[in-house]
Amino acid sequence: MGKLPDLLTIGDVAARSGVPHTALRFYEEKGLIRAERTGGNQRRYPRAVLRRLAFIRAAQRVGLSLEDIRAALSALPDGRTPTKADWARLSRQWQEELDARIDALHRLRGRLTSCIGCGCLSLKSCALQNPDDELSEYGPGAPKLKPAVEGGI
Amino acid sequence: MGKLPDLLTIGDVAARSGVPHTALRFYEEKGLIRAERTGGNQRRYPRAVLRRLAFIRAAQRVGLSLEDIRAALSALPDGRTPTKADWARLSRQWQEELDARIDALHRLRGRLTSCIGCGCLSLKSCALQNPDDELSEYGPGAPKLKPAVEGGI
DNA sequence: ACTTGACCTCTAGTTAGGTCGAGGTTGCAC
DNA sequence: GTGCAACCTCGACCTAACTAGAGGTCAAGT
Repeated sequence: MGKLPDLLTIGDVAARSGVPHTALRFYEEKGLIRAERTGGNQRRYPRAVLRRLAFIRAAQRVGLSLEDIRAALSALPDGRTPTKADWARLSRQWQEELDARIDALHRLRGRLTSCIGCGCLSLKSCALQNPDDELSEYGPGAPKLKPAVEGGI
Repeated sequence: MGKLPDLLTIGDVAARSGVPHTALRFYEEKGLIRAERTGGNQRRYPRAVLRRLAFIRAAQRVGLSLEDIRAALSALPDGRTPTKADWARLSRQWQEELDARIDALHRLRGRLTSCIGCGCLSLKSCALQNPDDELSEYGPGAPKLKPAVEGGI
């Protein structure tokens, strides 16, 4: 375990990033990361991949899909180590994303609060009746959630 | 379309809630909602189910799993219409949940901000190195995410 | 040179959150 | 009393994000 070589094996990357090697291959298949190959077809990763992975995991924690992350990362150079400017650009983007999400949560929280007020017994004014805000596009599962429709609850 | 009957068919519920009938059966299977049956085995829903559904969908938008939601809803009476007190209790719980999530997002956002500062070039101080906070338990997909491990990036 | 662990590909399985369709009943309106 | 839309169950399929294992190859230490 002396000096780090410039190119890491998949095992190295797994150990250092905490991402299972199976997931690393999966991410590669999905276009989130890349690796060179040795003559014997084994993967060799540049060290920059570790930062990429940290980013991917961080983004997942915020609830973004791998596809979203892939799209965002495609802005980063694949070959060279990203410059400060590259990362700054990305970070700015992410902050907007995060801000939007925080905002949406705040709004939902506000609705619940007003729901205590109405007791959810007077249907007319229940805030849950009009749930059309940002996160509605963001349902789990494969098929998109349809927004709640006409007529109220 | 005169007065509403006291018991709704699955089609009624689907139309009024915006939740597809397939999903309604799915939710029933998962224990999120219930229905009486006619002599001929068709579902008949009490009107309270609509509120329950609105709640389920709202919770999903916040990113909670159906299992979490099921657990929370199990606090509500199944037969009778929930009282103001029932809902107030639930709402209070949810607010805490939401607050926690908002908090986690804020922290992540803060990390990114500091990351612009470090330019993500000086690895020593990159905030992404220590991503151990609340949402880490909250990865997508079936298997739990492992937390990032030793050694930094 | 040989051994052995780390690596390769490929297929299949898992969980969550559903949808779709076949094949058969029900229930309401005329 | 008959027509037909709406309902029923059940099993197959879907996407996302992975994991597990079989069967075979590579590379590094002795």
